[in-house]
Amino acid sequence: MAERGATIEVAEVAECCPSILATPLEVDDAAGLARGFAALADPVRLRVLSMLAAAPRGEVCVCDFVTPLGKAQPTVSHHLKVLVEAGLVHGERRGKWVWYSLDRVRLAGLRGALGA
Amino acid sequence: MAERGATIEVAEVAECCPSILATPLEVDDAAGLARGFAALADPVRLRVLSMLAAAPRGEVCVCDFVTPLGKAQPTVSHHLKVLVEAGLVHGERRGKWVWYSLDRVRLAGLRGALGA
DNA sequence: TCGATGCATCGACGTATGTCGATCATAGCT
DNA sequence: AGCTATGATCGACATACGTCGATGCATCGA
Repeated sequence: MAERGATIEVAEVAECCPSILATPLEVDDAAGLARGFAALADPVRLRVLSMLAAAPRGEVCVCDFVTPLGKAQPTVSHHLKVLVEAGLVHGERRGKWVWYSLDRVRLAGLRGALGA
Repeated sequence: MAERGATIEVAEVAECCPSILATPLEVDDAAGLARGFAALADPVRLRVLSMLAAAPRGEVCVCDFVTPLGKAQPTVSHHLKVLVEAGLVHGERRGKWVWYSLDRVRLAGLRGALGA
């Protein structure tokens, strides 16, 4: 089911990106946003995102995360999974390596929830 | 122009509010930001913030949080404390009541960490 | 002073999370 | 087929977190 869709349902666009500042959040919207911010609530994952943002081709393979982050490979893999499930990054297997890239749209969505 | 590899214009953000997208985050900056986003990583706290943003006078007293949030008073108090420690809200005692208000500057700071 | 009200703190409980060693699955090479 | 390298999954552990009842601490009115 994990399709890398650049297309979004119309219904989602209508209710796209609930904002904290707009109107009192419904319970469901709050839960969804909280899941997004929870993915950002870890220093290792924030450094992963910033490394992706600063990467020359916009992508970094798992093996290049391990040493700079100073974490064991399973730990790095765990954090990448969390970020993928939050929709903040995407992984693509090419040969032996898996390259991860940043989803700036999703990031902007969370950013938009904090203000205009 | 600076030498030594991939140089981005860091000077502007160096003084304030580290951004994920600017340059690879240092461990300390990442930890600080993570603490901020951790405060946003809970649906109850997000609803608190949105209620404050939508409040007529920009402030809400604790007793007015309990029923809408559907949480016990100690639980509400706990979440407010987390938000205060994150610098996202401020509490002010007036008589028997404590009125909480939103710190939009701090909120904008976290928002800025996710983009321009 | 007494009782009532609003809110914070404490203590305890169940659950979620970060971490890593061990293991497994896949891809590429010889 | 073997062997190696990369990365995901599993299992276990310690810690952090959300929740709420009980309690303490102010403040106000009678």
